[in-house]
Amino acid sequence: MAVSVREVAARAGVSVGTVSNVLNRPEHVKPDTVDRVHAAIEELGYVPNGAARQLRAGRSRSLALVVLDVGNPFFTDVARGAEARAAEAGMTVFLANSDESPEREAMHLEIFEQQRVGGVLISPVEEDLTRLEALRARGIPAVLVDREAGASAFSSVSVDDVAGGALAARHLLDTGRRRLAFVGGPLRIRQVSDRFKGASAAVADVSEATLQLFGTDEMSLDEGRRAGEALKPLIRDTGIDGIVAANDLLAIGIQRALLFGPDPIRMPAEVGLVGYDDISFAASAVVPITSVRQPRELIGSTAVELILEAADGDGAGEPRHVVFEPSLVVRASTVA
Amino acid sequence: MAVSVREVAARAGVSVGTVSNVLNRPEHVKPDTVDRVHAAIEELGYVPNGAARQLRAGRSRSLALVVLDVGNPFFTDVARGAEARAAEAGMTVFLANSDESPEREAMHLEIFEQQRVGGVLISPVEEDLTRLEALRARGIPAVLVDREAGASAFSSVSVDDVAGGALAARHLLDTGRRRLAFVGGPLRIRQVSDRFKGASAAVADVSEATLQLFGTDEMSLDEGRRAGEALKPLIRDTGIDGIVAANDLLAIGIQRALLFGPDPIRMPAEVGLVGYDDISFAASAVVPITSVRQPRELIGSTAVELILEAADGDGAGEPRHVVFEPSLVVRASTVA
DNA sequence: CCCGTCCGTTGAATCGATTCAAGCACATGG
DNA sequence: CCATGTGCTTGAATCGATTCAACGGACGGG
Repeated sequence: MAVSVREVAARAGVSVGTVSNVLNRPEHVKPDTVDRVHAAIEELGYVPNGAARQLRAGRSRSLALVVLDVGNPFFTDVARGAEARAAEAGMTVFLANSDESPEREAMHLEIFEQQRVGGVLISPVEEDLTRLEALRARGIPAVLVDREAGASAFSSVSVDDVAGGALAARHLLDTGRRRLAFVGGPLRIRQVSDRFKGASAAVADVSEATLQLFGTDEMSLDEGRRAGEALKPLIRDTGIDGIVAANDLLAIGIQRALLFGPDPIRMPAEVGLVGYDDISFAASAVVPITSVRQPRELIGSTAVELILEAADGDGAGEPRHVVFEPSLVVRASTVA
Repeated sequence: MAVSVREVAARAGVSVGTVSNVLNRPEHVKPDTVDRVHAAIEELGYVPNGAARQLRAGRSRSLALVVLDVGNPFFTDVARGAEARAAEAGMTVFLANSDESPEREAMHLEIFEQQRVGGVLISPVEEDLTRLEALRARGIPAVLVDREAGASAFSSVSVDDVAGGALAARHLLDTGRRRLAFVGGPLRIRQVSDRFKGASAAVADVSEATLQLFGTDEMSLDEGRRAGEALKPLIRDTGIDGIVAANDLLAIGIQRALLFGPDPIRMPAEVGLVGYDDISFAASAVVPITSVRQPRELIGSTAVELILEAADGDGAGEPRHVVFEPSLVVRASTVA
């Protein structure tokens, strides 16, 4: 059960130091010694103990990615991108889910701090970053994902959510709609408030256009359906003709509520719908949904890139802020 | 940067052993000593080093969950259930994605072995379990998730996929269909072959009923669409009137291919469609999809339960096999 | 007043890999 | 033949938390 360097060393007839060198700097060791050690490793089924290695190194070869919602395909794609880039650098990514709860987020950060991970990629639940600053003080760099961190000293990778919100609203306005609704929440989530801000700005540019906010507790299919039910009478009564949803899950839920049940609403004839994230389900929806696309995997890989920089620079280097531009994918939910 | 038990001990005017006791067995320490130590911890911002703790303990307080596809909501729900149960036991779950690739699976297992995780919950890509047996030999228990392991010495949590496949096919037969198609693959994935087996058995019970297999390379929306395109002419030409999809992603893709484009097919009038997993998107599909439901979160929490048992029993205890029964959720894709 | 308990506390030993100053053997040059 | 390298290898020290045999002091019983 306990196969350690010591056993391997004994078996190969060398010292523990040599075994370690074979593992980490084989070029400093005579070739046939290397072979003998490898043979011993093979025979004993030796697997290095990561904990010991890490204890000595003071830092682990793994990164943590804390996302707001693993159920959201957007984040799993970001994770995919991060994993791929990390693998190139010989590191692994642990995925954790905060479920938009500050407590769960704190719990995960606590554990990662104990594990002394090499870095934390996080899409924070709240504005407050003191927790992350404490981490950095302890030598663990962090990079904010999907959230710009202008003022703070953290690097960040984000997509311009204000531009994205504007893109969505402008498209509805361009296709002749004037009474818009924005569905999303809670507003304390930066992405939501930014998208709303962008949509507001776009609406403000067009005279007679209005934008009404419908808050939600979370961004899920169910909440979308609930919002859709609430919107249904308003579309006929108050003439709402365009809806911007803060993400695609909401949009899909909204669509379902509008198109089914008694007295269905025609889309895009009576109302146009724009989602956000362009998850694959958006293209396969009842009426395929126009959506704002973000370069998901690129976000993940870039985040890893930045954290590697931050780790190399001993935390000294200037923080970098990478901002990607969103794009609009037009589908049948807004144009015939 | 280096705040260790030693500093805390010095600050509080006690020995390192006492600090450790305060952390792990506070009831053995005099209350006001506990307070002094806590104060020192607070002042110094001490966070225990997980690597050191783990090195000593020989095992970490974390579990690994290796799934076939993080993009599939089925698995994220299983993960949620596992996380919740693990949290109760004071453990964390690291989520890893094998993407149905044996190489990626092996890579993850390798890393988890090095990390000496407390246990591995895995939905294996292939039948071959020698890799897991090597893990167990090293003292790391494993539990198979979503896969029965009758003969082997591993505990498992699964859903009776044969019964599920039969449930799906029988429902189509009960609603009058006779020429069925099964879409899914690759067949080396046990879930797929079991579901197919169940469907075959159900079909064999009814005279004149037939079942045709359509293999896929993976279980994704895109592969579903491809299969749907291939099925389209066959429905009109050879009279296929019922489709069993090996999971909901495939089903959604199939549906999309059938309902759109030139010459759409009416559902459920011309063809009935049954999916598998009952992910939330299935209920929100163009025509809501009848699907075989599995108790997803329960699967995750039960798996953690079993691994805790296995870990306690020093690997000695008998392996347990928990098999849940699937149920059918009937929607508009099969009945008017 | 002495002895045995019990409670709280101590600190050296331990886990396993890495590091690095020191050592060894052999070769090369003067 | 000695001095100086050069190329490999050695093994004790180290990382930080936990464990456990041992210890000191207080207390009660005899």
